[in-house]
Amino acid sequence: MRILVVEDDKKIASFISKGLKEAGFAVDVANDGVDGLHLGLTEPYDAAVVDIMLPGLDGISLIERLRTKKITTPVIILSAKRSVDDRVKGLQSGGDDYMTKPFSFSELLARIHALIRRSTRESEPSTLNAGNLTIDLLARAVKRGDEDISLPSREFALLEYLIRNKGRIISKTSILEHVYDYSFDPQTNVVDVLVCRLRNKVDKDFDRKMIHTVRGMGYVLKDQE
Amino acid sequence: MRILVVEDDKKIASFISKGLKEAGFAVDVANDGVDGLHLGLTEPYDAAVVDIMLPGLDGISLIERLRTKKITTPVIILSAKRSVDDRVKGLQSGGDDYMTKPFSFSELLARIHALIRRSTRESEPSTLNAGNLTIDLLARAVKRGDEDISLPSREFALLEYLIRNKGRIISKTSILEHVYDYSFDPQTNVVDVLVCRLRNKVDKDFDRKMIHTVRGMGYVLKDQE
DNA sequence: GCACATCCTGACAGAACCTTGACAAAATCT
DNA sequence: AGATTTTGTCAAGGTTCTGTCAGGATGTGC
Repeated sequence: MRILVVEDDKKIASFISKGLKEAGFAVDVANDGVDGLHLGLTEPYDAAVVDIMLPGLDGISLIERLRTKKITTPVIILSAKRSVDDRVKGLQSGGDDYMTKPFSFSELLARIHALIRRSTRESEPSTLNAGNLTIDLLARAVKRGDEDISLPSREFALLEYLIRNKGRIISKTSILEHVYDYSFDPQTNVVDVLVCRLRNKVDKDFDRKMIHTVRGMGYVLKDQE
Repeated sequence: MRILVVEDDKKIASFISKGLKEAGFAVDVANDGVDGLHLGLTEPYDAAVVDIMLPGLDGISLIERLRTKKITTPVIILSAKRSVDDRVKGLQSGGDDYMTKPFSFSELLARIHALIRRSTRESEPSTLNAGNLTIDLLARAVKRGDEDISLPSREFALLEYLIRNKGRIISKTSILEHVYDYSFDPQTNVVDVLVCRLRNKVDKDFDRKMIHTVRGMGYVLKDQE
């Protein structure tokens, strides 16, 4: 676990760095904002502790720059100011937590642990994908390439079922069983219609078709061509 | 664990003190601000419960004096005033939590435990954010971008719940469980109305909508587009 | 090419679902 | 106490889903 500490007060910096090392982290210290930004952009950290008042580049701007470069490392802001307003400002710039000086080291450590725990849990993928198609089970969101696709629940359920069985041929009967709760023939072409609707949203605007029909058998979702 | 209680109403003071003793704390009671300050400055407490309205020295000034003397003992403010303004004032003076009278003893106890826990090890951030939305749990303040948003308690509770679960779909049932205390279907559309009201304040004036409805499933709060 | 089975797709209507404004009761503030 | 805000309920109205159907398209075997 690597942690970046950006703090200009040498005493505080070494106090933090020493404590974190004892706790088993690998620690890099930057004494001003520019160094901090550089390290943050080039090295992969699991968390960062950033003072607000810094020579050169202040902490808030530093975090904003990191965020615009899509670096989502969790950041704890260190500040002497304890007003609600400053806290809010800090968090809006993209900080994940805010601590006021003076602080107890054990609290800092606890917060770092909490942040790392949270960020690793959040990145845990609850998503399925096939080719350039991705579905997020939690948010019920579907993406193909960069395109967001919104699907009603039946169609989503079908797509989920197809993706879970990508490459395999799925018969209409088993679609009926899994996507509907029928275990009988509804005497209508519900499934055909459903597939058609899904196709319109997932395949229509793309060259690479993913949903293929196997005549007399059912449908397949194919990963690649 | 030692706790200081500063409260001039003898009945309330003994009520709190008795309860805390039963819960295993060592309790000192001061009946006015001056006594309280003196005890606070000379004895090492793990937490303090301070009434605002006090003869001699009021609660806010008491806390401020403690803080200027670098005493960081977590303090719970007790007050009859429940407006956001008073809350903020209390928290800005250095209080860590704010409770309005009348209060349930079990809540007080829970908050004391939480505070002690926070100041020693496991700490929960007092503010949450998602995108450019920030909420401060203690001050009950909400900001979107630079805009201050004031929310009534139900709406605040809902927003907090959504933010804690950002990216996840939240069903109406679980909103009922967490935001209301229902564990049954109220047979009305309370939740829908609540969401609508929250949206009017949080999403209406902004292009980027954050609260999305997932038909037949519930609602999601999405971080980014 | 023909007959047939199978599949696709647009239209439609009912159902399910969601949104929103109004109102009154309750809670809260001054 | 009186004014204001919050909150639950309700009903009207709108939107989106979804099953059904029917005609057309496509594939299959002969």
